[in-house]
Amino acid sequence: MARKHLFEIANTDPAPAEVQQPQPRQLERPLLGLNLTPSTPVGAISQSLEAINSRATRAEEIERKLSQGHVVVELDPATIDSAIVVDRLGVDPAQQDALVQQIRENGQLVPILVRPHPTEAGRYQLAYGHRRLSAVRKLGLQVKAVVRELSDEELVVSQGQENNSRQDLSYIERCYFALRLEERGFSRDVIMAALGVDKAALSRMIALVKRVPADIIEAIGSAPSIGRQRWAELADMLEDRAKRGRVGKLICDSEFSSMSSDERFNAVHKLLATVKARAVPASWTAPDGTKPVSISENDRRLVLTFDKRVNPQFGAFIQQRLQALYDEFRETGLKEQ
DNA sequence: GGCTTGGGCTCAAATGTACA
DNA sequence: TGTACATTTGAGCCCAAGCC
Repeated sequence: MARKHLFEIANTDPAPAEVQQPQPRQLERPLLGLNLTPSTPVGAISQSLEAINSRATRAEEIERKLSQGHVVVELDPATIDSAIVVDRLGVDPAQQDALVQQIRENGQLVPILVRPHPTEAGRYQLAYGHRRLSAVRKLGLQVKAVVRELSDEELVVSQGQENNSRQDLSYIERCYFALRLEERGFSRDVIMAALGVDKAALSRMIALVKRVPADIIEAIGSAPSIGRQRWAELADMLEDRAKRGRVGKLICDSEFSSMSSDERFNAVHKLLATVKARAVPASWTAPDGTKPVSISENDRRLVLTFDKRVNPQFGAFIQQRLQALYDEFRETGLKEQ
């Protein structure tokens, strides 16, 4: 888990408060900062050498930790490019505003993870923490980051595992992320590791997201409360081209875009479904005005509920007469179908 | 062999319902 | 109103069969 890594960093380096200002890919090793000033007294030379050795050792240690991602550094957000594979279907503006407010009040408590850009010196690529990066950008601050040398595979696995650890990607976002990783040529093993799913689940996720038109997914958004089953139902219903057309009209509606993502999903689902409304219990009103029986019905059963508070004996009375009632029913000719 | 698909089982969390 | 229980929902895991 990527977040675990951060805690590991804290454990291995209990005082990472030393926030550095690194030059990315420091080939010239400026952290050494060796300023050799000649001095004549032997004692002074000795002290200087000790100081130099100490600083050099310390600088090497910092560089080592930096390359291993063991030090939190501050970076200019403008030098950080987005992740190589986008994993989200948009961000809830309210949540993002809350994060901006939180960082404004408390500072950025959790660093993001980046790697040195593989082709552009002085730039970085984001592994995870894009919401924090976006918030810090909005506030015009430097972003606290952990810099690590990561392969493409390590980058997407870190990205996926960070999302898994927080469980903040919805099911459809995970499907979309899986598809994008596959389109970029990552192996199934890497995608499985990134998402923390087995091959069967991954296969289903990719198959599902391919069945739902991208414009509909993007119009609905992340739908955080909607899982595999309901997206699968939606995909089934969207097999009908005519229904797709109806959805197309719906998602262009201004009222639709004002809904939450879950509500948008439900609106589309409701439009497509052969609505089987939940049975609303009805009451039978006796001539004396009381309601001793409530009736609920669906396509499988009809249920009569006798309210003992209204009439304690009526239910037992009907129960005793079931045989007679059934016989009478048979005689009417309305036999079971 | 790698991948897909379907089905069954299990578990956890959320939600609904009945009851004291 | 709080609690216990039942139901629903979402998801993971495993297995088997079929496809390419």
